[in-house]
Amino acid sequence: MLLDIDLQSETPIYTQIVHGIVEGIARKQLQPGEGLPSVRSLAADLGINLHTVNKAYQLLRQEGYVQINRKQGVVITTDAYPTADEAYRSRLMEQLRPLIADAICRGMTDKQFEEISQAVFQDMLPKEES
Amino acid sequence: MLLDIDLQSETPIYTQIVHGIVEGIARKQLQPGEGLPSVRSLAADLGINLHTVNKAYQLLRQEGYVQINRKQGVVITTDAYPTADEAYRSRLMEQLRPLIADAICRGMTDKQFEEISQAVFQDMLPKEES
Amino acid sequence: MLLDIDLQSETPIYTQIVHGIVEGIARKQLQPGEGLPSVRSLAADLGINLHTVNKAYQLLRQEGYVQINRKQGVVITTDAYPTADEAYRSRLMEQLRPLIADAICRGMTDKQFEEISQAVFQDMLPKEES
Amino acid sequence: MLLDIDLQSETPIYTQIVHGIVEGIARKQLQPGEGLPSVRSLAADLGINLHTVNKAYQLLRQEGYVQINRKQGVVITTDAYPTADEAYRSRLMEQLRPLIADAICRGMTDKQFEEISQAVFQDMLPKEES
DNA sequence: GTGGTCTAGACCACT
DNA sequence: GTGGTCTAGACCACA
Repeated sequence: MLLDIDLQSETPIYTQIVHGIVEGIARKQLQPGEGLPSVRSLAADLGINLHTVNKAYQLLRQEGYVQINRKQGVVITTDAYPTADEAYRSRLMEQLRPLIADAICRGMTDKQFEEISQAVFQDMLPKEES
Repeated sequence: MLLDIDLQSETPIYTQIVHGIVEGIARKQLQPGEGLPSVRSLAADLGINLHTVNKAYQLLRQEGYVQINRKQGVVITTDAYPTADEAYRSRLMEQLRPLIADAICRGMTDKQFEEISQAVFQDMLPKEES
Repeated sequence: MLLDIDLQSETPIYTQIVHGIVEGIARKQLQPGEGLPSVRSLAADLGINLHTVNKAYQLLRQEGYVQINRKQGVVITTDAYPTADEAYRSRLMEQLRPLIADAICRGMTDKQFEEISQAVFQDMLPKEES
Repeated sequence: MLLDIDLQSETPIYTQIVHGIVEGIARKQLQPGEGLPSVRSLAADLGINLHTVNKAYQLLRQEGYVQINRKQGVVITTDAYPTADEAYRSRLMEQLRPLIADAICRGMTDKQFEEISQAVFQDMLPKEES
């Protein structure tokens, strides 16, 4: 589990954990059915509070990324996986809007913005082969 | 000044103001050199406290979007406008990363993500001509 | 924490706090990694409002002197410390210019000005050993 | 009169005027006995308010740099010129302290600080010959 | 308990 | 009238 937490960052630690795990799933480093470390062990690894890890796991569960069983602990969802439904798309657009407005003000074209997006996509996808 | 503020939103009010003004600049509805309402009047218009507006203006000043001078109050920056330099690009990539990771997990391809971005771009740019 | 604040001074209180802490760092009385009192406790100590302290801390953060994280509160920066880069030097020259112009008008030579500077330097540096 | 006023600056305009005139005296571009432009004309030249210029002149008078007569208007002081007395020196030290504390934190030595001061001195003094 | 956000109201410096 | 500063007190997110 390669989660690098930045305590200086203004993004809450639990959000950083969520991002890290979602990114791990995107990179296929975390496979459906795979178990995540227990709340206790992850908290110990990262040197942070139990509650913080727990909150991150609860959020991942709410979004459908993990399932939490008493026996197996926290496991990457195998079925009922999050989808790109309409609600998600409009939410994504809301999140993109301020970023794109900023980009436009700085003189970026849609092509240049696409290049940036592509770069991030490329950085994510081919990691599977490594 | 068409700023629609959602007092219930979890995004801070001052952030919503910043986003709204940046978006106004992107849409060319706010031109360089144009003055913004005073902290007091905008606060009264929005029904919020003047300190909240002031914080938004200070943030816009730090990012280079507006200049605050003693004569005219707050004005959209004319020179030394924010640029798409390397620091900005890496910051943008950091902001895009969790969004794109999420999109990948939901089975979106880069093409589909581009479509969404394009839609937001289109929503921004041509407003000037309308 | 030996900050002596003059509430009557025309220099804002938060500026006095910033100066005092920077001076404490210069004197090595405050070491990198060391924690500063919380906004609330320092405000109570100084008999001022917590917002005033907060503003001072935010300024110190912007200048790179302290880091604010959610665990330990406010801490003197350990890495990425402020440097004497070109931007700083030109800013310093701008600040010195009116002081030196005034000094010249009063008949001071560069040597005499150096003596004053040296005196201030001496007052700062050797405090560590005492 | 080459006063360049920066409306964006956080230093008050009247302070900028004071600094500019004191600097002019230091550079010997303004000689004792020489008259300054009237409040009205300077205000018109700079495109600022009468009160602002007046406040600057009053400050210069208080500090002993100019004399104000009804007939001659504002004139650079010929006698009773400001001196580098003890009060001035301690005031100067107070002004230098935060600058030097900052410089020390950024790793500057007293020698390097002297170089900067020298540069400013040199920039002031030899202008007379041009 | 920490800092972050917001409110309400006040005084002052500047123009 | 403008923004800058400061106060007092409140609620919330975070850890």
